[in-house]
Amino acid sequence: MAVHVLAVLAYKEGDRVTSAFLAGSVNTNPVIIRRLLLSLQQARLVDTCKGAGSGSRLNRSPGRINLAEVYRAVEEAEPFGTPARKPNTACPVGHCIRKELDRIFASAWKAMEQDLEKTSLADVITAVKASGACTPKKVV
Amino acid sequence: MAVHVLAVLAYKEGDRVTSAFLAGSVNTNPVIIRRLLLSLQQARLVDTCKGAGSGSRLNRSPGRINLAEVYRAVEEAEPFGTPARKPNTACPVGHCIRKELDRIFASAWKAMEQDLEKTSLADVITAVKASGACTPKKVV
DNA sequence: TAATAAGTAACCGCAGAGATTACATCTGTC
DNA sequence: GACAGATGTAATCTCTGCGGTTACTTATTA
Repeated sequence: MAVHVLAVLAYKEGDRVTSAFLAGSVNTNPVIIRRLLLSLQQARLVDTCKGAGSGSRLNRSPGRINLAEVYRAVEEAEPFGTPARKPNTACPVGHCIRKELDRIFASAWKAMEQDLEKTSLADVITAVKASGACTPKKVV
Repeated sequence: MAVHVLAVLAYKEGDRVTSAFLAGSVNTNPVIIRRLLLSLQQARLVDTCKGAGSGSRLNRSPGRINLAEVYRAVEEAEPFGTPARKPNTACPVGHCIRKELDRIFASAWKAMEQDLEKTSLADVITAVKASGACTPKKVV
């Protein structure tokens, strides 16, 4: 959803876009978009203004925003769930495995992050525009 | 949790272990463990028998089981959530972005998988045993 | 035959994410 | 200054998934 929103902002090339408009593209509620934009603002990816006739726009050029940044801005948790209950510390495996799993998962997450870094928002836009030939319908 | 269970099985080196015992180490309910074991059975990672005095054991040596297999056995879904609502197809971005995101996420997931493949269950056991020196308490 | 342990169904509770409504706050324009 | 347009934000609802629990069935071994 975050990538979708940023892609629309990139598509509009610096014009300010309202949360209502973005919600229309993602097909959701403006409030959901605003909550998402708050995260993106904290990550300095977008610039949002209140007031009549304003809205949000990208804070950097699409070529200088990669998807790893977007992921970090939106998903604070790692994709691996940490169980609520602590393992049984009386068991030698249970006592030590969490630390080891943390190491392994951090490494796996880093590998994924490095892959996401290879793709910029500009790449996404380029691909969307290229495959966009299939639908000449233009509403924006 | 799956790695934890498999680690205990590897720790017991071929002995059959009951779901009740595994539940004790993970600190959860035997039924949860059994449900997990069903997935691991389908992936041919463990071998489970019913009846008195039986239980589960590894189907392969720990050195020949890598964590990517474990992840695939347990998590059928990718770590990237797919929104329930379809994007607005009237928007040029909304219409084409899903296909593009699928490509990107598949690549990122593959990068993570390749990293997980580097670690075998034997590696986990070795690390656990090494750091296990901190707690001489032995209940198993 | 009895004890043991997995298979499995049914249900509860909790947490997270999106959806919705309502209201406060800020800002540009008239 | 008033008003309209837009964000910020809280409260609540629903839905889904996961773990937890109980209870019962089935299979195997002693």
